[in-house]
Amino acid sequence: MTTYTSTLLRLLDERGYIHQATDAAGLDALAAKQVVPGYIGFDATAPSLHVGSLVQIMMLRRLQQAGHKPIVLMGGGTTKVGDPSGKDEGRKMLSGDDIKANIASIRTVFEKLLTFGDGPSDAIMVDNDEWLSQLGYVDLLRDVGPHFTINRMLTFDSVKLRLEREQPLTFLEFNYMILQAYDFRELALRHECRLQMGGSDQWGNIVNGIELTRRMEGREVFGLTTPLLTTADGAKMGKTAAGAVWLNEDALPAYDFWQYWRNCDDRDVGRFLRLFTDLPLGEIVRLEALDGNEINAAKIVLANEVTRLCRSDEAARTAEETAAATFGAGGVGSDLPVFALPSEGMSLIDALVGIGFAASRGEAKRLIAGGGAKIDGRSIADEAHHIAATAGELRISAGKKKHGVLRPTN
RNA sequence: GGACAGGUGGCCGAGUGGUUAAUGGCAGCAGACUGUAAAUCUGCCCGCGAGAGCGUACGCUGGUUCGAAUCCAGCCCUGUCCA
Repeated sequence: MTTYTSTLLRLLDERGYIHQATDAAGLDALAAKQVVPGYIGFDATAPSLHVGSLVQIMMLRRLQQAGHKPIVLMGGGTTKVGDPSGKDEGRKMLSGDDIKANIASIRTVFEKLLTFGDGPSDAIMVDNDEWLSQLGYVDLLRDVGPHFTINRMLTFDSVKLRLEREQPLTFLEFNYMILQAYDFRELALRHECRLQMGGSDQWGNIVNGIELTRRMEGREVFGLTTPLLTTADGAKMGKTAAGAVWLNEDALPAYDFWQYWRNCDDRDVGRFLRLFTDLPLGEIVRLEALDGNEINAAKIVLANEVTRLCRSDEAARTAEETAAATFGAGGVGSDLPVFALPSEGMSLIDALVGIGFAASRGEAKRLIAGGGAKIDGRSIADEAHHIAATAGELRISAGKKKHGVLRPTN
């Protein structure tokens, strides 16, 4: 166990953010004596980031909490080229306007978690399109090319794995690491950036950036990665059956966001509280020690805290109340999805599909056949069941967790 | 440009003329047990249809055949080796 002198590294260390660091002692010394501008790169392919990026966002928040300067690097330039790392062929390249809109949308979440401005430790957001689109191919080859050897590039995991698995690796993709390294050097020049952070899968890219900055500019910069975050049962963070757990409010209702945390694995509670909330460590230690049924209280705290940070106090409160009303009292809460029940009533199948609990009529039928469809808590096994119009609201459920409200139209 | 190997459902991966909507695994959904957890067991897992059934689907386009994911031709894509 290393003991750090800087607030920054102590904070990151005790809350579990550190996986690898290029020169922990050097970074520690630097952070102890000056404000360290540090950056993390984010994708601009969608209008929202999801929970998978939250560790990185929180790390920028910690950076700022420790008195340093967070730089949010948006990969607008790299997105333009189209991220080739997925293997779907027909991936559409995004237009400049789409990318700008995505960046603006993503920024709203960062604004909740970081303080932006012009002060020394205020956060800034930059887009690598600023410099990447200015880059001439020949210039790049001449200035940057000599600092990379193919021999070394081939040793990086991202490349090696693809080659070993005999999967295609395009030249475009191969060049990604060069562009990413270039980003670090640019940020060092433009913003005195000294640190790049990222997921452990970014280690290679980060090291390349450090090398390049040292060779081209003679500057010493640092890198630090977080552990690859998986849930206790080994799944990647942020993906559920329903899709990604988006951070933006308009991409995922607050209630569902809250539920994601409320339903986390027992074993993840402590780790998540450390990483994703600002609760003091002492409090976390107390919460994660809760046993059996009581751990649920800790999960509610987790859900509330994370929802508060990423959404709003209001959102967290409503979600909690809805959950209490729905699961505790067996009633309905204000945050549940609502579907209109016409005056002539409707079939159970249509209701399940309409409210989004089943993707197709066949799926709805299977759900009913399996006994998972309920109206007001009563399981309905009849596929042809017709829901008669009623004066009041009905509670419709699919399984134990998905609940919604059928509201008469008149 | 040439030789060889490949392209199967969300993913991995069987299948080489009919009983194949396509073995198996993973992921997912539901039920039981619980604590809105995990583990375990059971059922489900392309779409439409109340149902018999119909429609789509094994890279693309044609062809052979009563019948093709399976055979043939052309094309596209990927990998390995050669030029």
